[in-house]
Amino acid sequence: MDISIAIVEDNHDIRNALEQIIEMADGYSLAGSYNSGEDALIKIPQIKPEVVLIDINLGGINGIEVVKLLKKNMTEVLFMMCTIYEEDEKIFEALSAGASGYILKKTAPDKLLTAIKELQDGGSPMSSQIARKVVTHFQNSSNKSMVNDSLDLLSSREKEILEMLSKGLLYKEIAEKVFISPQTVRKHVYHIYEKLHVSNRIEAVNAFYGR
Amino acid sequence: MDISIAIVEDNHDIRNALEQIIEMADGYSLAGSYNSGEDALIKIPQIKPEVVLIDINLGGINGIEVVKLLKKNMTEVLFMMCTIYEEDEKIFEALSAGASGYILKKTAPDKLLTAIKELQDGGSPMSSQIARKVVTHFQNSSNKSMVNDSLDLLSSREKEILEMLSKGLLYKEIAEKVFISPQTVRKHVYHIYEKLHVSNRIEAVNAFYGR
DNA sequence: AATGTTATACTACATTTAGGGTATTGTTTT
DNA sequence: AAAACAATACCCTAAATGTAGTATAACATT
Repeated sequence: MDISIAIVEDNHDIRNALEQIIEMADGYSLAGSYNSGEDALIKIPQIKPEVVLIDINLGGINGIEVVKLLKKNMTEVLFMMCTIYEEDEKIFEALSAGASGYILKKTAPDKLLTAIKELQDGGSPMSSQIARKVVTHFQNSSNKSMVNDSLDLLSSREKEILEMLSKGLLYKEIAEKVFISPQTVRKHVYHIYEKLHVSNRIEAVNAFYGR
Repeated sequence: MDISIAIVEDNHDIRNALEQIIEMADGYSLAGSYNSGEDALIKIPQIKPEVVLIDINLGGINGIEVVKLLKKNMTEVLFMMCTIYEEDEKIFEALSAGASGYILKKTAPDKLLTAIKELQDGGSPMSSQIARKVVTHFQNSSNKSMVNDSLDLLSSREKEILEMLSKGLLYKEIAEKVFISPQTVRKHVYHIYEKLHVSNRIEAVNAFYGR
């Protein structure tokens, strides 16, 4: 079966060009083409395409908003942002809105088709430049929540218990989970507080999350 | 100038193959080649290559550890993980360790060279399949820290108190801060729990932080 | 004018915690 | 072998918390 594709693009020439590319290609079929986000919001839920190729800067409501709204009720539909921008902000906004691919408008026709195929095959086509931005963002945010030295002071049992504490479990619930007495849990918690220099659960949990 | 490359790979055949590819290619030069992470840790700081092509599963210390250790003191060096695995865990570990690219060993020679070039040009070469995993991870973690609708249910006073709760303040400390009785604080907290459908501070604070 | 919501504050009771003490067992480290 | 640490578990006490009912004044909505 062909991959059914919808286009959302306000520029007449570009929209026509995209339509042509898809209609002429083997294995791809054009399910719909809209010149505004408003139009897309109404029509796409009806035609249920597999892939939506959508511009970020549309006249009225922007493409990212459209993705956000549509993705909420159509989790299966894959969205590929198609834009002239390569700005960090837009990329992250689009991805968190639910887009899976992010390509530039200057992308050659054959690459565009390949990208759509990859999208459908479970990939996230994007240029390596864009990927780097995502990776950098990923590295920064994973470093933020990184190792807290004082946590190393805790024994592995203590860390285990702190983790359960951080989920809101009571002493006795923890006791049941790890098959020890609540008394022992309390003793462990007592030691955790000493080591972290805190005096209640919340402070301990905040330390655990590195805050 | 050629791009100087170091290889860290314990399998003799694969290492030889990689060496050949790089030595034969125009614009790339082999700066070093090691069959263990331990070796790499000592030699790479001396030869300072621009790009390090490194396997994840080495005999002794694993490739991710090597990247973590080297990246600490050599932030400019670009690391490309080269592996047979496409597992989520390894990808995220490698990226947070400081790798910028992630390619599979089965990658064709010309693609490998292109990937190295892209890496040096500020890209993060990876297959679109791998990119999807990063994107999905990104989406999940950005959704986690997203606005929690249920917080809107709280009155501004309640939110104020929840925020103080989340810092580990006791009822009476909160009471002093906002000049109300501890009893009232408790009542507010009671309502907060009702609205957020939780039954203790930790759970409420987790809801507050959107966890 | 009636209703609903919020902020305030009291009461009462049961449960959960925090801070300490002691002790046994096993495992590292010296 | 001795000392230090980790994990286990008991004791006690006091403080803090969670649950719930009641009440009043202020304000907004209907």
